Amino acid sequence: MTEFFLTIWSSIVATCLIGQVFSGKNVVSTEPIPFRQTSKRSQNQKLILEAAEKVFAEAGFAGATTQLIADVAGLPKANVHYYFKTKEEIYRRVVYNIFDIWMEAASAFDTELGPSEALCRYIDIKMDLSRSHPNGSRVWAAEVMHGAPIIQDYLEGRLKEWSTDRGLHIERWIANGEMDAIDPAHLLYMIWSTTQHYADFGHQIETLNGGVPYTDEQWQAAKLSVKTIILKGVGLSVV
Amino acid sequence: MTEFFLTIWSSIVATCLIGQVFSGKNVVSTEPIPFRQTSKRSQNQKLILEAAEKVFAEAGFAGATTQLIADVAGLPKANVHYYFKTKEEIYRRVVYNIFDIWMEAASAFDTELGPSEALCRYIDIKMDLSRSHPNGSRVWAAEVMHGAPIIQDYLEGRLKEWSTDRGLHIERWIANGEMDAIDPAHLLYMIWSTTQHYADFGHQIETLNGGVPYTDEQWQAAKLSVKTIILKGVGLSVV
DNA sequence: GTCTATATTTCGATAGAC
DNA sequence: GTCTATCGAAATATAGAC
Repeated sequence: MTEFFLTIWSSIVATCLIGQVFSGKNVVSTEPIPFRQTSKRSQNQKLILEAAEKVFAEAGFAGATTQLIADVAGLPKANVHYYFKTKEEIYRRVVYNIFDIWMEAASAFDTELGPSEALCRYIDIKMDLSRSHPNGSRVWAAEVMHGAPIIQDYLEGRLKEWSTDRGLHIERWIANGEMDAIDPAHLLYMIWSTTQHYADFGHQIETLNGGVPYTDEQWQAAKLSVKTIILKGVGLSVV
Repeated sequence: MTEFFLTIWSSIVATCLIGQVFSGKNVVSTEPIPFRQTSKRSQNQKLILEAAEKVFAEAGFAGATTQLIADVAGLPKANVHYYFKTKEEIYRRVVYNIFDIWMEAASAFDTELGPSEALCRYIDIKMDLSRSHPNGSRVWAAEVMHGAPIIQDYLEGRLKEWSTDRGLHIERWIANGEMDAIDPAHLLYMIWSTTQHYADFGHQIETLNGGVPYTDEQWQAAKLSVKTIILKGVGLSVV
């Protein structure tokens, strides 16, 4: 199976080798230039983190080698260890990045809007993230499946608070007769699982789609199907 | 993180050490006893495969060591290699086992029954499997997320045929006015993702449940919630 | 069939020249 | 800040005694 992965990666490496740019001018090399150095530092760190997200998603934490991350990033392996002391440090950064993106999307579940619009917007954003950040979703899924060794605190903290808060609003909607009486937790789980499925199981969906990725139209249809079924399922309708 | 996993495993190993039984009587050791030997062989193989499913689910393919599988199975590492030539061979067997179980459950989607009963039974069985075989579900999820290096043929073959067949029946129900007009593929994806979420993300659900696993009553409530929302969502009702 | 000892490979991480 | 060479640890797999 190792050979299989290497076959896959060689093409990714080739792809990544294209985007390299030269931003430095000719300057006296002995003179320290703090801003440019910081810029290059954050630039390389970003390269490494983007590569790492892809490699962790495809190979898992243990299967991801620093050599592979370096190849995908287009840097020598030693440079990766120059910017990040350990592989675990890279992994932590990747996982935290995804969590931040998701929590920002979670704020789109705006309970001021009323149930139909709040749920529609949240599902739309979650589906958009599954398309734009599929590898982030996969890394998150693997992290949770392995017992959340890194983000357990986040689960018990911010995620639990957010879920409790949104659950209370849903129960208020139910009490007001605005939607069906269902357990808010299971509604949230259904939204999370269904939307993230299009990222985590994207390979299976692509296979059942004849081996080709979804077109823009198919993504629109998927979003509408998900919203239609879930909203009608709780006594609402798509807005 | 390696240390984290080892901490987890030591408790599992201890648990597994309990169930050992002695089935052999005192017999002449030089005499070959085909049936008993075959029995012991398949017995140990079963021990290893059960341990491997757990280890692969928690640590991933690369993170799962044969030493750990041996410890969880309660056997010396060399014995594991005596029964299975390579780690990949163990992994293949684990993945195939899960696929067989799932395909058997898939036959519960009996289109002779009519839409409501067929969907209800299928969702019920998928939820039961998420509870009884959570680690199998996780191994499958990881396999697909990593590009299905082992079961790509199965995806393109039996799974695609099954999905196409059931999709045609759903479209017939729609044409007969028995349920809402929705894309069958997205309905199937919703059923798969939602039911498997209770296995794959079981750790997250447990955390949001106050750190304790679901009780029997909570599982029943979860099954009912999933069935209620999905069936109403496509114009049906739980039977 | 079981189990100890080990061969071989691979990977994470670092030293040190430039 | 970059990169070659390499150390040390860990893992797969096997050899060979029992």
